[in-house]
Amino acid sequence: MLDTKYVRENFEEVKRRLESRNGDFQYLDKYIEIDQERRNLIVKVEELKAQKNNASKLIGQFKREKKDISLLMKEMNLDSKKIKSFDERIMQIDDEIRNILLYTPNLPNENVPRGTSEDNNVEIRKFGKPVEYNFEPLPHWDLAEKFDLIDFERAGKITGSRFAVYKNIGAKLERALITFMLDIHTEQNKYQELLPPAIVNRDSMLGTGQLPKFEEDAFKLYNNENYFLVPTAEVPVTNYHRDEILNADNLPISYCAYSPCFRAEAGAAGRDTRGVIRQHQFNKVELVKLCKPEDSYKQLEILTKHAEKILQLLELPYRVIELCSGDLGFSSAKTYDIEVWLPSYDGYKEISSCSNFEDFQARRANIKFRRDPKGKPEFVHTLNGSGLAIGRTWAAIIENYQQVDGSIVIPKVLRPYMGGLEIIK
RNA sequence: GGAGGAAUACCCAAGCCCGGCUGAAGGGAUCGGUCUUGAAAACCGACAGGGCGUGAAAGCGCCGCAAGGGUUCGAAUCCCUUUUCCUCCGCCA
Repeated sequence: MLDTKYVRENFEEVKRRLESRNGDFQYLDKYIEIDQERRNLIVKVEELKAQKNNASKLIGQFKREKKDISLLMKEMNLDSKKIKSFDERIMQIDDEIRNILLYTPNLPNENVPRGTSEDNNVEIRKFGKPVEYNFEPLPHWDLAEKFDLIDFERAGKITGSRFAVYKNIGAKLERALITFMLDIHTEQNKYQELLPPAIVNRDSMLGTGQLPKFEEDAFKLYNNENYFLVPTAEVPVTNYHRDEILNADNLPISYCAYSPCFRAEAGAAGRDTRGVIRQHQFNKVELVKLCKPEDSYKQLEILTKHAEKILQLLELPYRVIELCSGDLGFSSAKTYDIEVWLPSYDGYKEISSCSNFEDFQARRANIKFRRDPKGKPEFVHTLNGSGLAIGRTWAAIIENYQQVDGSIVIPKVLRPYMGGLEIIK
């Protein structure tokens, strides 16, 4: 959520920055109007309330002194009615303002490249080189079938499309990746591990920005409208500190968390239909940070490096791109996407998205910190990034590690997690 | 799921039946001070936070006793709804 005061006082700048996202933000003109009306009303109603409070006190005093109170009573009756009607209008405006603000995305950072689509994203750096094959490499879904690693067909039977049953070494590899990533993040990168619920309530979804605008992307529980399947561990983990005031000495706070992720993929019909790239349910290890405002851009670099580290250890080629203003997510002020090389796509595919939300989520979720014991609480900045998406990592390994003889080599760092297995053949 | 009980400031806790001098007693913790070579103890003092509005600022005002409504001139106190926690029963991995 944007800062009401900031929007009011920097209206043209706010509009300009929002418009760099390619949306239509004319509706904000209305916001300015009712915001002014609201403040006018507040001045009036508070004056009346102050009068009423004084009179009520007087009535109490008069009663004790056995004086006549009938005149005072009459006046107060009138005032109460006025107060009520003012209050009702104020509440109505509050709702409208809240609604407007909840549907308005974050301001892109001023340094983010401007652009209208992903074509304007900027490549920042590259690691490794895509393998040159002297044979036709198989896509991971064919390899999965060949070695009986995943059963898509039966997954379709027991659930539906875009679900998978991992089997045998395939299941073990998925499990190994989760543990491997968590171990690196907790042991080397000093993240604190959380294992959160896979179901969250509406307030949590609102806090991180999935709601109210993107309700159709989420899986809602049928028998409890207040419950949603988590689209990412970002939601439970960031909301872990909702409505809290943190101690500045503890910042930055860094969490890593594994969770299954559930996405309706409402607008993705026909895209990535084969393999595990786009599933309704997938596994992910997520990194989340809460920090002081002045640290957040430094922390974004650190967090992105932590995610990259996993790919480096797995020796998978990847690149880092910076999203342009038009491609930014709703809540983000700046985002780096990490893309892994996938032979089956003959290109790079997103495997992690690392974002700085500045105080946008903190404002929605009401997460603050106190600089010093007597100071005013301030909003923290929140960040997160995948570290990494497990299914896509799985696919990248299967594809990138296939050999001329048709076998698949297990990356060295994973072998301890695979019971020493070196090769799938 | 059924039956009871509870929710007050950082923590404990009084007030609620009988609405008004409670913008919330008392204690603990914390902070400052006196005393002390230093510390402890004792004593003295401070201690509601947060949001909103207004103002150049100091300040002033509004809202706060789980949350949301209602009754009333006036609600921590009365009424309704919701949430959370506890105890017992049932069911269950």
